Amino acid sequence: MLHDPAQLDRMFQALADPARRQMVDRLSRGPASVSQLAEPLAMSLSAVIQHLNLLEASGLVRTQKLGRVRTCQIEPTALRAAERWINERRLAWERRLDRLGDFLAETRDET
Amino acid sequence: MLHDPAQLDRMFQALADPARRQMVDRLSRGPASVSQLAEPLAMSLSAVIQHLNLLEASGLVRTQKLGRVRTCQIEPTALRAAERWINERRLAWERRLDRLGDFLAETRDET
DNA sequence: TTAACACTGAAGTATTTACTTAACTATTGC
DNA sequence: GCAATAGTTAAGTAAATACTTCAGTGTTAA
Repeated sequence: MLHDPAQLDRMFQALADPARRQMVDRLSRGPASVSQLAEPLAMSLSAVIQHLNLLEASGLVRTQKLGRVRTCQIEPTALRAAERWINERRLAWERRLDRLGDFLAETRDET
Repeated sequence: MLHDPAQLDRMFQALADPARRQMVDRLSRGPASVSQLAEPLAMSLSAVIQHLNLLEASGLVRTQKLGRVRTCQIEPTALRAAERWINERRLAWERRLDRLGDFLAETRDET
């Protein structure tokens, strides 16, 4: 389910917004409540909750409510999935470059 | 300039679209012309070019025109910047978890 | 020289996104 | 109980996005 393309879609979509990345950044330093997440952001609490719901739907953040406070934390496995997608493409490209370099070197030797 | 927040913005924004990710994926297997990029996509050439321009503006893709064909290739350093952003947050979280684990272990020992 | 090719740009449109405000629910502390 | 706290939901709006079509431009090959 981590390779579900729709999930990957939602993840990259979620990371596309600066406010949401700021929220992820905040959460990378430890769990936080909704109002704590909202505090540094120049928007209404309501807007923050909408962003948070997106983050949760994307799998990047997990939340649980105890009493009246919703505590949020990062889901590192989801982050790893996004990281992996990028890494695989970059490595594919770089391996290709390496092979090309080898080929050119061999070709030069054969003159 | 790889840490320019506006550039990071454009990069994650660029990766948010499935069609653009498909283009990056194609390019990870080697350079391609605009029409080659467009071929598997169910949209007009014009739309593909608009996506491509976004990818180029984000720094993820570099293109050069020779005669009438524009050849596109991946810019791995840009990909690495996105990868890094995610990685740093994930590691911060995981290091925090480790420290917490150590603390709990020590606390248990002290009983 | 002309026809096909590869791509580009402008303009328009439908949809999605990122908010806002306002009214509301559930918890907690006094 | 009552007020403050923490969060939620719905509805509306302005701007951004992802396309489309169409009318081009420059390049190549016959």
